[in-house]
Formats: sequence, C-alpha cells, structure tokens
Amino acid sequence: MDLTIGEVAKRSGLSVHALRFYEREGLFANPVRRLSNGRRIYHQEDLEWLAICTKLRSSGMSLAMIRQYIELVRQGPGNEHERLELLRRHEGHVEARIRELQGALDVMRHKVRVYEDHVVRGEADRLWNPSRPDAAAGEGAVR
Amino acid sequence: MDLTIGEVAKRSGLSVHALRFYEREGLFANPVRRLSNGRRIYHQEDLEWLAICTKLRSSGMSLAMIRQYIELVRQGPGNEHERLELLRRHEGHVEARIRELQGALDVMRHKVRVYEDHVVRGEADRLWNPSRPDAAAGEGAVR
DNA sequence: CTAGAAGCTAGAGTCCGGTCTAGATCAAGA
DNA sequence: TCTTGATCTAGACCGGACTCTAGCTTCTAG
Repeated sequence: MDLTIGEVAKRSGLSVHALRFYEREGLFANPVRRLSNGRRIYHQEDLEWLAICTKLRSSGMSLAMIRQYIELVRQGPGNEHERLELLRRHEGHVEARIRELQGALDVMRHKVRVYEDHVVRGEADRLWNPSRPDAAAGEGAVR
Repeated sequence: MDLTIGEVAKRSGLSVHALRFYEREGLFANPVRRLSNGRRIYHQEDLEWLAICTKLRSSGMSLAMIRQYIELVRQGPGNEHERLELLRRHEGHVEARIRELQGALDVMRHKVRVYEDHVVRGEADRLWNPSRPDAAAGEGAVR
C-alpha cells in the first residue's frame, strides 16, 4: 500500500514538484519516509491529509496558516482549543471574502442589466466608460 | 477641480506607487494629463473609474482583464457586446469562486462542530490529525 | 544490456500585483 | 533663504506559491 510520489501526484492533483515543495515547507505532519534508495513513499493518510490541505488551499488558506495548523498537530494533544481557534479564524476570513464577492457580484449584475438595456437602445458606449463621466453617475454610481 | 496624485491616493485608497503603476499598465481610459511641470493631474471621472476598478479588483478580476475592458472602451462605440461578454465571463468566475468558498466553508463548519464535540469529550487529538488516519475517515472524510 | 521513464537535490526562475529606492526637481511655508 | 514635503523617472525588489533546470541515480520493459 506504498505510493510513489508520481502516484500521489496523480491522485492528489498536485504536481510532484509541489509535493516536494510542500514537504520542504513542513506541510506534512510526519516526515515523509524514504525507501533505502532515497525515494519517497507515501501512504493512504498522506493522501487524506493532502485532500484536506487542497480544500483549505482552495478556500484561500495560506501555506503559512496550514503550517501553523500542522505544527499544532505535531505538538500532540493538549492544544485542541488553539486548533479550533485557528479554524474558526479562517472561517471568518472565508465568510468575509464571500460577502465581498457577493457585493461585487451584485454591483456587476446591476451594471450588466443596465448595459443590456442600453445596448438594445443603441446608446451603450456611455456606460462604465470613464471618459464619459455622466454614465455611472447617472445610474446610481458604482461605489 | 484638479487633483494631485497624492489626493487621488487618499481618496481612492490606492498608493501613489500603485497609481503610477496602473498608469504604466494602461489601466486608465484616457492618458493621465500633466501640468507643465510634469506632474499628473486627475479629475473626478478618474476617481469614479478607480472606484469601479477597485471594485473589480476586489472581486478578483485580474489587471489583465481590466486592461482588456479598458481597451474595448478606448476603441469607442461598437463593441458593447464584447464588453458585456467580458463582464459576464467574469461574473461566471466570481459565481464559481463563491460556490467553491461556500463548499470549503461547509466542510470546515462541519469539522469545527465535530471537533468541538470531541474537545468536550476530551478526545479531540484524533481529528484532522493526519498521523491518526482513522479520524477523518471515521467522520465521513473531508474530500 | 540498454533506452527511457521516474526519482533525487539544490537552487534558479516565473507570475502577479504591487512596493520601494535613488537621485533629481519643484513648491510652499517659517 | 532654507527646509520640508510632494512629485518625477527608471528600475530594483518583494512575497506567495509554485515550477523548472541541471546533473545525477535508479528502476523497468523490451
């Protein structure tokens, strides 16, 4: 049940380069073991951690924060509150980011609707065109 | 009603460095005008565009894409459909990003809840601890 | 046995979105 | 007048997260 770095790359979606990079950066809980010939071997739990890891990355968690988490894990039991606190802190960031995106989206949707109307009426160039300042202003500005 | 770069920096929230950088990158619709002494002068419409611009940036639109937009504007009327298409394309990216964040958030919230339960029961170290693989697996894994 | 694929390390390079520096000029106030 | 602060340009530098290269070893299939 040993996996080579190439297999782990395929299954995790990370490149072999990225896997070595993550290792250098201390993002694995336990040091990656080697075969006698120096080659890395990975196991099921590494794959599971990498899945978590990429999920956290996709949510915008930095490698630095992931490293903090994994360092808490390495220290062993007793710091569960810190781990929780870290996760909740990031949760807050993600929530804020969603709100920000949602806000920008609302503005853009509004603009697109207005733009569509004007395209239909053949007078669209004035919209979101900073050299014709009456445009955005007249529409309840984008701010 | 002329504004210096410093004033624009204050009002737009961008640094003077960033403003000069944006100009070099072609992110202004009309070339920034200069006083006879070489200093930049900005106007109300620049501020309005910068507000739109930072909104687009905050939604994750790259400078390259903003440049594409502004290039369409510079070409003048006649390409409104392309402008709309560009905006809608980005809208799609933002929607996808929101879904991605929301997904990660759901996973994290679930994990935090489970973690809290276990902390209460004093057996939390096994959770999200990749060196104890039974953990995530036993909880309906994070994948 | 040999070719080619896969692995190894150390370190350099890349892209993005700025940020900062050096060295010069210019402007305004005490 | 002198000083302080704002501005100018060109270009170097930064941090994050990889990605790639060179040069070498090792495995695997034919």
